[in-house]
Amino acid sequence: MSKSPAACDVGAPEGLECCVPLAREPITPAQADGVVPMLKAIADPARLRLLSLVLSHEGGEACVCDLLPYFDLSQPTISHHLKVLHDAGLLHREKRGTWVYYIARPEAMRALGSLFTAAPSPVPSAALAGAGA
Amino acid sequence: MSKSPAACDVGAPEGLECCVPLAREPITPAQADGVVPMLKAIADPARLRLLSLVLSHEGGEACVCDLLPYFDLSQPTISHHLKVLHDAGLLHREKRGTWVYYIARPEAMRALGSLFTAAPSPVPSAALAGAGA
DNA sequence: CATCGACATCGATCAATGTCGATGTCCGTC
DNA sequence: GACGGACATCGACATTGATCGATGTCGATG
Repeated sequence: MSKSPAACDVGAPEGLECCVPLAREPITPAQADGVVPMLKAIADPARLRLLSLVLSHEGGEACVCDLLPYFDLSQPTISHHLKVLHDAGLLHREKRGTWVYYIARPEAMRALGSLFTAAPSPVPSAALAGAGA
Repeated sequence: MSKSPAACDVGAPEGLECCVPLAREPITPAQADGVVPMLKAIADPARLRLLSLVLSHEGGEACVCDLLPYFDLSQPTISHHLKVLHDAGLLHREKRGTWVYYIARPEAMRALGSLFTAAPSPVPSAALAGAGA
């Protein structure tokens, strides 16, 4: 949806409602629908590992051929999982010559992290605490 | 619990491999299998809202009857979702008289958050950066 | 231009999941 | 002890999702 997030403009993808400390107040159905696709994307062993492999790979990027050896899955299956991660806004896709490189999107990582932890960088302490508005 | 995690004893439930900064090094298949059930549990709009409702409810706890009015879903369905959250180790279940109260488990919240936020201590993971650094 | 290698798409299959109504269990109350 | 309310379990159904082999697309190379 095309609303303007108040503070915290991390440059989120489409449905990325960032700054949603889950415990502060009930997440709205719309917010939930915005975050759930990202959670669904990583709620799979292969995809969580793929994301971690990309994140921890040299330069923070990896091509499909780098990732394939880590799995017993077929190449189409890996390609499918990468597409799911990409469609969810977690991975950036970049074609260079014959190879396709995937790079994690820091905004997405931060958005996910902010669900469970007191907001890390922006609005430090008061966010999670008893901050009454 | 059978195995002893190195540092960081947050008192995790069964498969809770904590302290797994996703970007530090590739998460192992075993670690992924440990965390994925929790992610699967919250990768649903109803369940994510349920967790948020419990977390933000007065006292950090809520009975089923408190939660039902927020949804268009049937009572068995809500009960089912709460069971999924409970089985994943995210919610604690406590029966008091006629009512059943659910309470979020802080260890689980922390474990999930630690997946995406740079670990407090070592090597600020240049991979994720572009942000903090 | 023919070929090869890297990656994506397609179509099919089988398992997992969200949802419901009906029913069961337990507790408090009359 | 019978009733009613709160919550869980059961069985059924439709939908989603993970996986594969086969095939398509595109760039590099000879």
